[in-house]
Amino acid sequence: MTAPTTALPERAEDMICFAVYAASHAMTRAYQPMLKPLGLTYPQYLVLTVLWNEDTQTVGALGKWLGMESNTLTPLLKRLEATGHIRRQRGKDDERQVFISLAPKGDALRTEAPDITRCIIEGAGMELRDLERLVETLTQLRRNMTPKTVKQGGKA
Amino acid sequence: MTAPTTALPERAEDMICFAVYAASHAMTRAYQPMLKPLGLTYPQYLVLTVLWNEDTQTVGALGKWLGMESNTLTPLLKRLEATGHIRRQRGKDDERQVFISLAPKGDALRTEAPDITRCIIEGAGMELRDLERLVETLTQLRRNMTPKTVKQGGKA
DNA sequence: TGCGTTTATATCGTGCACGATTTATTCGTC
DNA sequence: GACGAATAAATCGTGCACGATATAAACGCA
Repeated sequence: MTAPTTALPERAEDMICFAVYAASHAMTRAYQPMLKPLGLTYPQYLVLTVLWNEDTQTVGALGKWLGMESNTLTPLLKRLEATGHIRRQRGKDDERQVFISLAPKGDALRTEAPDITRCIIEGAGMELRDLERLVETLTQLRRNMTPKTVKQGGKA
Repeated sequence: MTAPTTALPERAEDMICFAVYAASHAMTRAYQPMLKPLGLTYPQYLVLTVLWNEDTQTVGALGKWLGMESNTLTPLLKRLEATGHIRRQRGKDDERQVFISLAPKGDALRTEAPDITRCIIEGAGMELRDLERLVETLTQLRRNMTPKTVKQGGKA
């Protein structure tokens, strides 16, 4: 199917948008059975993952990592607070900011992560090396396609 | 396995779930400014793309391509029908099925596709060869992670 | 013919994604 | 100190994603 590289893809299944879209949903579905027993949705799990990586961040900083804005995060975070996974507290220094930090319940789930990750990697059915390359390529793609620069210097 | 590749990714940004998730949303956002003038959402555009590829398919067949079920597709298709892009009609042979086909308005948009695709590929900032490889990898990933087999023999 | 099973869509409820707008706080400049 | 611009979250409305369930047509088989 790979003839000249100058041609645009014509068949639907050859398009990047399709591939990324379908892979993303397949991913979400693969996580579901493991997350449901923990009482987490996939986006909620992603938020916790960021917090396990670095606790106590503002809503905006979290959003930078995930490519979400407050309109998506705020309700999601309120649900995570309601289920006791995180805490939300206004900044004392700057009252506009809201700092998100792990509550004990959310912190405890950290121990589940490696098993989940292992399970997903196994289910992916690919060499770790290939997955790493994939992650790199996707990250580059995201960076290129994001107008304002994803930037991750943190909140400083 | 070789020593260095045995380690699981620990940092959030190294995880596939993150990369795929963020890339998918970045993709959606990149399409928005081109789709909005056409009055289409991104999922709606994907549906049309499938139809441009092969007109007149059942809801189920469309769902196979996109990895969606009727609970997602039915309302989406009704909107596409309401905006005059497609037609929905019950199968005469089997009244359970609903056949989706392009209405003139939806068919006409076909001519816009190449420009949009070109624009996205340009924005991706990657070699076509690399994009092709990425699509291939993602498709494989999707296939591996989908329990029931994605199937692509077509409905015939 | 009748009836249980399977199959194709549709409906419902919850949660996410996002553009547009709002509210509240801080900053810059005078 | 006052005030408009900038910034951080929150709110609102629409559409998508999906589990669970419903509806209804087609099928299998006694």
